Amino acid sequence: MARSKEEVVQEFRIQTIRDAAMRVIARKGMASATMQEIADEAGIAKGTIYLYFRDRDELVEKTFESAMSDLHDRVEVALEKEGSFEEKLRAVLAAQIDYFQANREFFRLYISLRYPEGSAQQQRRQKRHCQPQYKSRVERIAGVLREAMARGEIRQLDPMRLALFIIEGSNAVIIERVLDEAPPPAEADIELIAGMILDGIRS
Amino acid sequence: MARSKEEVVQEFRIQTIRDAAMRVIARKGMASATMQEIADEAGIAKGTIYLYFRDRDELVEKTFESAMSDLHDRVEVALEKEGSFEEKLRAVLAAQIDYFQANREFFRLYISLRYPEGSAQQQRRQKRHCQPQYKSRVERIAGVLREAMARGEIRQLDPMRLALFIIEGSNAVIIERVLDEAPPPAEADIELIAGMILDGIRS
DNA sequence: TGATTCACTGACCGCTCGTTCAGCGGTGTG
DNA sequence: CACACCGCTGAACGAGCGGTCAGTGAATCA
Repeated sequence: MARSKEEVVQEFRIQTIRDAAMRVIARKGMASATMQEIADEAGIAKGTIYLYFRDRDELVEKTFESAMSDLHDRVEVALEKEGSFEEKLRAVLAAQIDYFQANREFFRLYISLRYPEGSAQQQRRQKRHCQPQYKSRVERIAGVLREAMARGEIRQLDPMRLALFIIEGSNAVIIERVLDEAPPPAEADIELIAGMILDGIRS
Repeated sequence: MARSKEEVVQEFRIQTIRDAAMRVIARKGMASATMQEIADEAGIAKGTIYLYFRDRDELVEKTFESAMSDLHDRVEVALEKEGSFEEKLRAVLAAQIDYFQANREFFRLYISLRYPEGSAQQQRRQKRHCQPQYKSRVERIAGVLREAMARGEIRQLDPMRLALFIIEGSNAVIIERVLDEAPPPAEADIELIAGMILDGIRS
């Protein structure tokens, strides 16, 4: 039990630091989030971070993982529901809008994940850890599209490219939504995006 | 004539430095492109850059402007052609694919433009200069969409959000194309994207 | 041919930021 | 109460950056 208690305390510290890192990265962007500011945000000394994370890279990496799995879980719940492709699509859009709305700053971290910056070494590291996450996300959606094609719900088109188009197009609208001071009701945007994806814009 | 010759030489130097900056930014990303590396790439000393550009910010800004106006001109030509929305759409897609293919590294610079990183001060400066460019791009497309709606070619939908969806969705596919070692024929991707935008994916 | 100019150079400076580590204070123990 | 322990601290360090400027040498002038 004593052992377990230490572990709990340790886990708590790690979580505190990760949360602080997420807030600072979301506020300042990946490249200009400093260890000092993260430490201040967490209410601890800069050196303490190094007791729980090897270096800055590891902290950033773990922060990404933690943040992404949150979003991933929600989307997964929406995808695993039984129903038509259309229903799944709407559920996924709702989950994403909901998540980005609740974590208004998170989209910045999400963007950093896709387009890493920093030193060449940092970039390599980030690519190795973050791009697979993005790629598996794209492949997950591509898989859903393939199923829908097999069931004849949607046309036969390159699933990977389709998935990319849908993900990035939706993201752009959702990000605009988040930046918008007075966004329209979520249903309106879901309607717009889902309609656009399913039926296009031709009258 | 002597005066003009000096100006030509000066213009040539500026162009050389800008080209070098573009290559380095494309290779390393905005935040980690150093003045030293840009100087090395241009085959001059670091100090020389400061004879032609006030500081790093100005160099980056001018490099963006120069690079973007290239792409902008091509898209504008495609948009000003007479024809239906569908024809314009295909022409714009072709122009973009063509341009990104010819300047394989440019997409990275294009991405940096949308999602600035670096110090807080750098970010403010970059936002001031680059986001308006992106915004005017979105508004230009939104305008074309509005016209097409007025002519009844496409459905009545929020033009700004539609423009965002189309631009980012297309970009994602085009970027994937550029990264692809053996991309399919440009026509195939144009067909995919245009079909997707116009008629959606429902079978 | 000696003097003058000036575009260019690169060692240098000040600064920021990631990383380290000697020391501090609170806590449990004998 | 004294002692050992250890998580935590933040001053200090060094690497790497943008920006500077005294110096250099080739071209031009007188």
